[in-house]
Amino acid sequence: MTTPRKDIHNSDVPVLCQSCEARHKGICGALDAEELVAFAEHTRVVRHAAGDVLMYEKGAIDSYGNVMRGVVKLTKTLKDGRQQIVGLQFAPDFVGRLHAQESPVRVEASSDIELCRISKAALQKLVAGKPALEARLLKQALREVDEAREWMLALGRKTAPEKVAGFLEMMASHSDPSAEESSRPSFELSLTRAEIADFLGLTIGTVSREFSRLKREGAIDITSHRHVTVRDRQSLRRRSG
Amino acid sequence: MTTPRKDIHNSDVPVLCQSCEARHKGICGALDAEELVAFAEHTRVVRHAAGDVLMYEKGAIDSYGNVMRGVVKLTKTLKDGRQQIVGLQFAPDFVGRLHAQESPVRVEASSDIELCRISKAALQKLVAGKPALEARLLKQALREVDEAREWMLALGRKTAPEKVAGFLEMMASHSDPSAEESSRPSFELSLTRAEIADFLGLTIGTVSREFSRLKREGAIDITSHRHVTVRDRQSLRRRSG
DNA sequence: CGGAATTTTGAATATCGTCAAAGTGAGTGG
DNA sequence: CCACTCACTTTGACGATATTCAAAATTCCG
Repeated sequence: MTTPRKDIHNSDVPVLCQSCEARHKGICGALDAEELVAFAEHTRVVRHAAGDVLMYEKGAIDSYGNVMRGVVKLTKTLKDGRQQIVGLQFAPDFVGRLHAQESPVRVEASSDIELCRISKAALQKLVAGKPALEARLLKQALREVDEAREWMLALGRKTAPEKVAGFLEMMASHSDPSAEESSRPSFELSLTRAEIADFLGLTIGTVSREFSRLKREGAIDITSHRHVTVRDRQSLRRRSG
Repeated sequence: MTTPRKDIHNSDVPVLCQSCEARHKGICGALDAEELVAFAEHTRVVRHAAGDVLMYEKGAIDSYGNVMRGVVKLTKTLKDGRQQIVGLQFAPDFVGRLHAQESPVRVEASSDIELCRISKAALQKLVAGKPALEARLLKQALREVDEAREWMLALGRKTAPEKVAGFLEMMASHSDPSAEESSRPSFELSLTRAEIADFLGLTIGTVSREFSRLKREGAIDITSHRHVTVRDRQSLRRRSG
């Protein structure tokens, strides 16, 4: 059911939009109920399994989308295969490079995901007629620039222990934004060690060693490889540079 | 002379805008002659010497600007002073973070520069009334995201020799965009070795060693520390990963 | 329960950083 | 115009850090 009902009152919004994060926090926040209905005419919810590639680096862009659920991974690779994760996107982020023929990054589902998809032509037309949409897209782009630059500082100047501690601190604050020093957030890592390595510009061995060290020194607990509990949040913060 | 003449015909543009790169390629390309005149009411050309700080990291943003001449350097630093250059801006780039209270980066004149400056309030008002301006700003932001991600790949995954060769190849293609394999571009580096190191996430020693190696192996010539001639562009490209 | 994938760990090595000393060049003032 | 100074750059020796490669351990999933 991706088609909005046609007999609704103007103040109604499409069923799918009602619980969508993008409706308020994402680009759809720029639209009123009537516009949402028109917009939804062109969208379709699609599911992808973890590992599915949505766009290839230097590949054509034929549609855009909003993340509704799950994590989307943006990567770039060198000719010999060395890879770097250059962005992670969560609901309600907009996916896809506007105003470009080729995607500068590979876009891949990092977990199982749901995307609210819209064709390139439809989105371009809608953006052209609705400056407020462009304003939303600008805000997301500016946020992405900030994130990329913060990350550049880590990639260029932090040591391996600092990178790993900083990564875990980021995951912790994502799971428990309260930032209470005494809180002991516990979470599932959505990334494998290999992905964490590609994220931090390290190798899998170094990442694993640093995880082990943090466990040995009492900053975190690791159960089942994927599940981490932070025992000493302040220690993580101290270590993260 | 920063005030536009008032007695001009509508099709005239302010004197200062006539030779300004931002007029066509920058954000001012979104404005017609009449709007340019109105816009210019709020702008003022300011000069800064190399090293002048325009905005501090986490500092207030009270004005924006367009680069008219020279190079602007964006940096971030860790608490202990380790520094990373996260962006370089040239004419006709827009300078300053929209929609934020604090600047996420330190903004510094890397060479002597000229900026077409506009107050925060004035710009915000102009942007609100002119969606085409927002569209231009979006395009620049998207370009900056692409650049930042390209850079992240280098910072996270390239070796020191690859970083330096890639940097010189970038400088070369900036000086001679023809991309002819046989061309031997020759240029002045606007950055010191220390700045190149902060750009590439290396130390000054490593940068200098790699410069010396490229010279010894015939890929480049170095005269007077700042002046570089590329002798074998293809070699640079091969080395840059 | 069994096999595959992932993760951990160890030993040896390569790479890059640190620190110090010598060299170079641009700008200043005599 | 030259000598001097100061900042920047180069170079070397050494050390720290992260990588590589391989083997063992753990977890995941059927």
